[in-house]
Amino acid sequence: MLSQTEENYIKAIFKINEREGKSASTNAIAALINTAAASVTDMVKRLATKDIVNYEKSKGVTLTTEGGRLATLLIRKHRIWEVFLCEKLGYTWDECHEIAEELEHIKDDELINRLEKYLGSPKFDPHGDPIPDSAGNFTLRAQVLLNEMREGDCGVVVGVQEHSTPFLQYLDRQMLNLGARIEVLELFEFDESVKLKLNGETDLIVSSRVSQNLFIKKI
Amino acid sequence: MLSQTEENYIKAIFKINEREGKSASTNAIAALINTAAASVTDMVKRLATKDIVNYEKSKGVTLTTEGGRLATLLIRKHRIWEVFLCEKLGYTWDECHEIAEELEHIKDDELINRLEKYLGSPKFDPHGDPIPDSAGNFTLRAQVLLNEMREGDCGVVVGVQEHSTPFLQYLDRQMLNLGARIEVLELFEFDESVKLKLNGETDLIVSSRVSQNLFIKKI
DNA sequence: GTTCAATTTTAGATTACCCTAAAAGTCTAT
DNA sequence: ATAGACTTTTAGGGTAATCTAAAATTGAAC
Repeated sequence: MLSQTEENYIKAIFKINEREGKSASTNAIAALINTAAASVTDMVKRLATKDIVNYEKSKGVTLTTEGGRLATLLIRKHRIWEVFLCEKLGYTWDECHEIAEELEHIKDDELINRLEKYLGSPKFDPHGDPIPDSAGNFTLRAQVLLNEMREGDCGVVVGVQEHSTPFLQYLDRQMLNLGARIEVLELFEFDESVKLKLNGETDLIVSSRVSQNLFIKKI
Repeated sequence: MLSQTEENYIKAIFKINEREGKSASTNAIAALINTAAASVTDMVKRLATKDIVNYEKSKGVTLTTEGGRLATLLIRKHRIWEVFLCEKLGYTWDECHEIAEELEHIKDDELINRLEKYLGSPKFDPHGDPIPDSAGNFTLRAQVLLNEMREGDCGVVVGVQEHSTPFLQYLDRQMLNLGARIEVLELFEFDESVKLKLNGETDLIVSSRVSQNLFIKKI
């Protein structure tokens, strides 16, 4: 059985592999989970003996098939718990992540399957991120970043790329929640800010920081 | 912050203190959590430096005020999670304990308070054990063991003293669930078995093992 | 009150995880 | 192609938790 620490390494390696599209460097892992590079080397060797990662000295780390399966299961657990916390216990999308970080380590596959069913088998978490099914398949969705849209385009907010608390709270304040309908009124090239019509009512200008991190499903 | 291991020791010491009505011996703790006595000595010393237990060499262990508070909070968490597992996810009363053993270690007092409210502030867990409120107060209830009742007495099943899976499954099979109404028809002294009328319908004879472990609220 | 059995503690080791400092390896720029 | 910068690994150690085996203590019986 895996320790919570091992599971956190697996998640970190998965995240880096996905984000960078290549093997995870020792330093990248160390930075992500806030440990010394030497500790990462230790752990990665251990995970390699368990056939969870592929590792060659100084060549970076990738997940094996089994490692990928474990990472996907952890993401599944995390996101399902997030849905529970927000929908049933009234946590906000900026609060749920931290508690889910703990809950995702509960060892019981049956539990997460029952919880999923109890929640109505949601396909996306409170941030709009897809929840893998028990076989590890993600529901894909046609989506673009706001800054890829043109004037006149319409869409619905379906997700966020950045998950920081300040960003999420900013979106709450502007009523840019998941499900909000938007129309791109004007693109300002000089600072890449965007003027929107929100839910057919409010006009709103958002910065490039926002438009680079908001996923929209065009309609 | 306490480790899961430390929390498990606290719970064990609390349980023994309650059950025996006196300080917990090294051996008793070791037996309960399945470790070597030497490990217990080590851990108890550590907990003593944190002012969680009172410890003098070879004199047994008791919880300090703070230790008692922590133990009660753990019991609260455990029992609230049990209610969640049984009522919302359909686990049975013999299955829920093990998963709750893990969930009780999630560190977030707000979480357990929200979960309690979500569940309708239950006062008893699926085994009929009282759930302490956030201040640590248990709801008391007038109850007797079945073997303390006399012929002709009536009551309702409100709890179990033994929590083993075989016992709970036996009770399920006999329909002796929490809330079942019983009347004591006959007491057989020779083997201390008891003949009951169950829910005003079925006649049933149960062994002394059962009558010593079933809590009844007389009516 | 001494002896013997049971309990408890100490001693010494192991494993998982973490660290710092130094050595080794890799990459880039000239 | 080599110097210098950066990355990674090794070496050596620390802490929390565990164990077994041996020593010390406690307490019960005679």
